Amino acid sequence: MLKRERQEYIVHQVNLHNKVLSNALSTEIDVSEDTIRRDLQELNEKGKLIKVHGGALSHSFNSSSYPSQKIYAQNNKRVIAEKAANLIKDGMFILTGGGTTIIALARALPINLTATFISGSIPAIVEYMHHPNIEVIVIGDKLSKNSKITLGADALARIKTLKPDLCFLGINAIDVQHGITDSDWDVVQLKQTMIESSQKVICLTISEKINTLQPVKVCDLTKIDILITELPGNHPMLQPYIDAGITVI
Amino acid sequence: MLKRERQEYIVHQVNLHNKVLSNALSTEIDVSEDTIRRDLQELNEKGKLIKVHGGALSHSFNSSSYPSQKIYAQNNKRVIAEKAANLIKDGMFILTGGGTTIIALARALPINLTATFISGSIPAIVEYMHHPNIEVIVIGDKLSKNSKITLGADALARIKTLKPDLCFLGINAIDVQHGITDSDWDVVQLKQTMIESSQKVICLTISEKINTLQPVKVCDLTKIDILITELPGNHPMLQPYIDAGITVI
DNA sequence: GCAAATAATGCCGTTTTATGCATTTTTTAT
DNA sequence: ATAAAAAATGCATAAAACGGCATTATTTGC
Repeated sequence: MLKRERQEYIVHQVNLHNKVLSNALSTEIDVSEDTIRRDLQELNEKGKLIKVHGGALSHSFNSSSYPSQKIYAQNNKRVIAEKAANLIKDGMFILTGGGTTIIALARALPINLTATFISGSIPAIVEYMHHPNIEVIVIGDKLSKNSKITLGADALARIKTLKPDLCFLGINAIDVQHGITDSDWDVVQLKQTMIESSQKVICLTISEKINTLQPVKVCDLTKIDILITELPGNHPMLQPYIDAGITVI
Repeated sequence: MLKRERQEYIVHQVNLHNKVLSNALSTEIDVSEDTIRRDLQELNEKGKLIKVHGGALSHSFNSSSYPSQKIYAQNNKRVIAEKAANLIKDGMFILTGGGTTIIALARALPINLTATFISGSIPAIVEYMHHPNIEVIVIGDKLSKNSKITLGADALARIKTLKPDLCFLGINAIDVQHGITDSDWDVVQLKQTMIESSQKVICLTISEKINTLQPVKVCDLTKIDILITELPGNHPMLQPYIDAGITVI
C-alpha cells in the first residue's frame, strides 16, 4: 500500500469514527506502529486530525466551538476568578453552581489542574470538559432555560449524597443583616442544598452586589467560609463581613 | 509500444484502479522503471494523475476522499437529520444519545418545536438549549471526555425510570447477522438501556457504516423500529434490513 | 533517401524516502 | 508507586527518485 493511500485511509477512518487507535490501524493495514505514528504525526501537522496518545481524534468533533458569550464586568470577574482558582488544589472535589462568575472561574483554572468538578451548569461543564485532567460529574435534572443549570428534586437528592471539599457559589445579593439572598425560588433551593453538603463554602460576587437584598433568603452569613470580591480583602466595605467571621479575600 | 500509447494505458489503469505501482507497470509494459517514472512525471504535470512515491493515484481518489469527503459526510448527516426531524411531533418525549449525527439532528430541529428532550450528551444539550420551546432533561453522571456524554450507573438508573416516545441513536456499525455493534463497553451499556426503555427506537447512520462490525454487541435488529440513512429507503443495500422487519427511511 | 537534429530510452552512481527495529524516555493506568 | 503502553530517538536497510550520460529511435530538412 502506498504511503499516501494509507494516509488517506487513516483520515477517512478518523472522520468516520471520530477516533482511531494506533494499534488497530497497525494490524488493519499491516504496517508497524512506528509507521502509523509517523503518519499520524504528519497528518497532525497538516491539520487533518488531532494526534493523541495511542491514536488520533477527528478535528471536528473535538474542537467544539461554542460561542463564549460576553460576561458583564469581565475584568472584575477575572480578578475574582483568579483569587478563587488559587484555593483549588490537586485532588479536590469541588461543587460549583452556575452564573457568569462561575464560568469565569472555570476559564481561569490552570490547564493541568487535576481535580473533580461537580456541577449542573451546562456552560460551566463545557469549560471543565476542555481541561484534560478534570473529571466532570454532571448533576442531572430539568434544565432551566434562564440559568442554564439543572434544577429540581433529582439534582437536590444527588447533591445531598456528596461531601465536596469546596463549594463555589456565585451570589446575587449579600447583606450583613439578611445574609445571602436571591430572586429565584428553585435556584435558592439548590444553593441551600449545595451549602449544606459542602465542607467549605466560598461565595463569589462583584462588589456591586455587596450590601444588596433580594426577595428569597438563601442562608445566614454564618454558613459562609470565604467571600471573594474584586476588592482587596482589607477594603472598608468588607469589614462587616470579616467581623461576622468570614474570611474575605 | 509507443510512448503515447503507453501513457494512455497508464492513465487508463489509474482511472480503473485508482492507483498504480511503478514497478508493476514496469514489468507489465516491459520498460524500465525510469521510463515509467518519466511518464508519471509528465502525466502529473498534465494533471492526469497524482504522482506519489512508488506509483500514482487517480485524481478522483484523492479529492473525493480528502477535503470534500468531510463536506460530503456533513451533507449526508444533514439529510439524515432532516429525515429524523420529520418524525418528531409536538409534545413528544424524546431520548437521544451522543455523536455527531445526533448533534446534526439537534441542529435540524425546527426552531419552534415544542417537545421534551432527554440526553446526557453535552453538545446535544447545548443545541437543545437554544430552542425556546424545548424542555431539556439532563441525564447526570460522570462525563466521558471522549464521547462528551454522561456514562455510569446513575445514568442507567435514571433512564430506566423513563418511557420516552422516541429514542434516537447514532450507531457505529450495523450488520444483518450481528445487529448493532459498537466499540466502547460503557457506551454499549448506555445504548442498551436506552433501547430497552423506549417505545420506539430510531437508529441513524451514514451508509458507510452499514454492513460493518465492531467488537461489542449492542442489540439485535429486532429491537430497532426505524433505520435512517442518507440513502433513499429503496436502495438495494438496505433491502436486507427491510426484510428483517425494520422500517427504513 | 540520407544526414543531422531531436526525442526517447536504458543504465548507473548518488541522494532521498519509507519503513522497521532496538533502545530510551514519557505517558498512562492501576 | 509501579508496571505496562506508547512516543521519541537513532540507526540500518531497501526501495525509489534523480540527474547525467550513452545508446537507440524518430523526425526533419534537404
